Amino acid sequence: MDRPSGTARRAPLSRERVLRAAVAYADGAGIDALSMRGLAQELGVVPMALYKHVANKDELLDGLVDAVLAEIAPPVVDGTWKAAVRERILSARQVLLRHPWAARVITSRAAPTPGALAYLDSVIGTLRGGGLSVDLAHHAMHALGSRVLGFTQELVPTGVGTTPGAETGAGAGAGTTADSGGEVGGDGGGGDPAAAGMRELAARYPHIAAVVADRTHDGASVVGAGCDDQFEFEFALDLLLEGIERLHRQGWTSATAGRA
Amino acid sequence: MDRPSGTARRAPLSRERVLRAAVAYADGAGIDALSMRGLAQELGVVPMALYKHVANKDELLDGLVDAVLAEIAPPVVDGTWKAAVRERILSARQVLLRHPWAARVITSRAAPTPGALAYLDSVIGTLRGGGLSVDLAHHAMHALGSRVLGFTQELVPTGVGTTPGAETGAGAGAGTTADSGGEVGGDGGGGDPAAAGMRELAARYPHIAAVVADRTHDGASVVGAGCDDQFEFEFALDLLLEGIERLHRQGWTSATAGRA
DNA sequence: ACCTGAACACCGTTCAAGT
DNA sequence: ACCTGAACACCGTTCAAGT
Repeated sequence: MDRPSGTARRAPLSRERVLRAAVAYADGAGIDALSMRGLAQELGVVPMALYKHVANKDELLDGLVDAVLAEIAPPVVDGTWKAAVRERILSARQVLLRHPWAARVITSRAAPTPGALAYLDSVIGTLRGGGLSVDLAHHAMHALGSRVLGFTQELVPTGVGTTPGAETGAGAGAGTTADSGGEVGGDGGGGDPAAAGMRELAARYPHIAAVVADRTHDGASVVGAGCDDQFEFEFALDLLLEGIERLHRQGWTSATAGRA
Repeated sequence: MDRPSGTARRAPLSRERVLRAAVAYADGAGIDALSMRGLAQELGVVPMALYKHVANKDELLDGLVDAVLAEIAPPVVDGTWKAAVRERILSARQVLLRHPWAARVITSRAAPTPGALAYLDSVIGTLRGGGLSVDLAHHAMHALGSRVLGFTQELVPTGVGTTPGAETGAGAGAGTTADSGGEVGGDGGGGDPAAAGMRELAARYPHIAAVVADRTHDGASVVGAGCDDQFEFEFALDLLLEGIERLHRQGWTSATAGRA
């Protein structure tokens, strides 16, 4: 009768239970499918019951943000500031990979949540602990931007931030514009449709095609799927961290920068 | 009677007219207020009439994206690749400042639009024209990420990407969490509320407070409002561009990098 | 005092009925 | 063949009526 863990069907609703259910719901069905009514049904409760624990949907989303941010590993204390920040940010990225909807929810918030501020404060603390000036730490945080939260900020949507149902959208959509007058390959059944798409891509976007062709040499097969997200993330992160480290060594200040 | 320009009330609907009206609508009322029904009313037309020119709302949003991207200035042809890319990206940023809703709409698209691909292709072309390898150009685009489209990717929402109604949200929201047990300043009418908020900020987020305090020395007055967005954008952009240039000079390839 | 059903003012989109 | 009103299946949230 009494099962302390698991999904107790009639446990009294609490803000934490509401948030936990909402995270699970978003993980499973996507953030667009998360509605107050649907969440209430999932909890076996009338919609209005939720409003006892969250003021409205915006506050629910704020709660989701902080629930996700709480999963980011605490900072490591030994080693350089650079290694510590690097590791923390890579941890944040893992959290975002677990909750693909989180990036969009975080960016949709009008004001930063308490959890976001706490995380931000902690990262600045690591920079300061490494000897960076307040000035440089400030601009470093701006430069890292949402990357500090694990955001990839892809130019084309692949990986974090992509909606679940759009796996092959980039490849197929590339050559399929509404105004394409004369078809190249046709759909009669002749050649490989992927090869035909590749030909149209090359005609329309030669430089993108060159990149894709270069990538397909080593391993990848499908258009746009050849990018190693983890490598790209670390590439950009290291570009920024090394630039910041260089400025730090040079005793950079915003006053001496090319600010005019 | 016949006024060729301006808002002709009974001009035959066209896809372009629909998109122009939608951009104006979003500019004026915000993207959240843009609905098919509302847009139809704005155009003096029954909702279903729109579906003759856009398949559905998603296609309307795709159209908005390309309409905005078309405003980005064409690339300059003389000078270094670095200067050309820098200028182009700063132009993209100006476009996004004109249409604060655009960043969120662009990131919400499941697949890249034709206009996004064309812009992407063009920027890669500039990098290649400057002598960068396909390999480096590829990773450079990833590193620049959506910044290439003018995205600021702020950690805390100020400027581009912020919804119109949240001007002072960051400052006021910082010290106002739901679980704040004992109030520091109270609201009886005693001290400066800004100073009280600052005191609570300092207690809760000391490193953020230090940054804010450092900023308020030169000019700024309100919490969080002291950041020069343009400076921060160029700071991050130059950090990346200079890092990429350094790799280019060193003959960097992803094979020789610390890829394991 | 607490909880909740019905209602309000919206959505995007389908579909059948009008011309 | 074209256009469009009504309808469908949803939303978040208010509010008054129930216990």
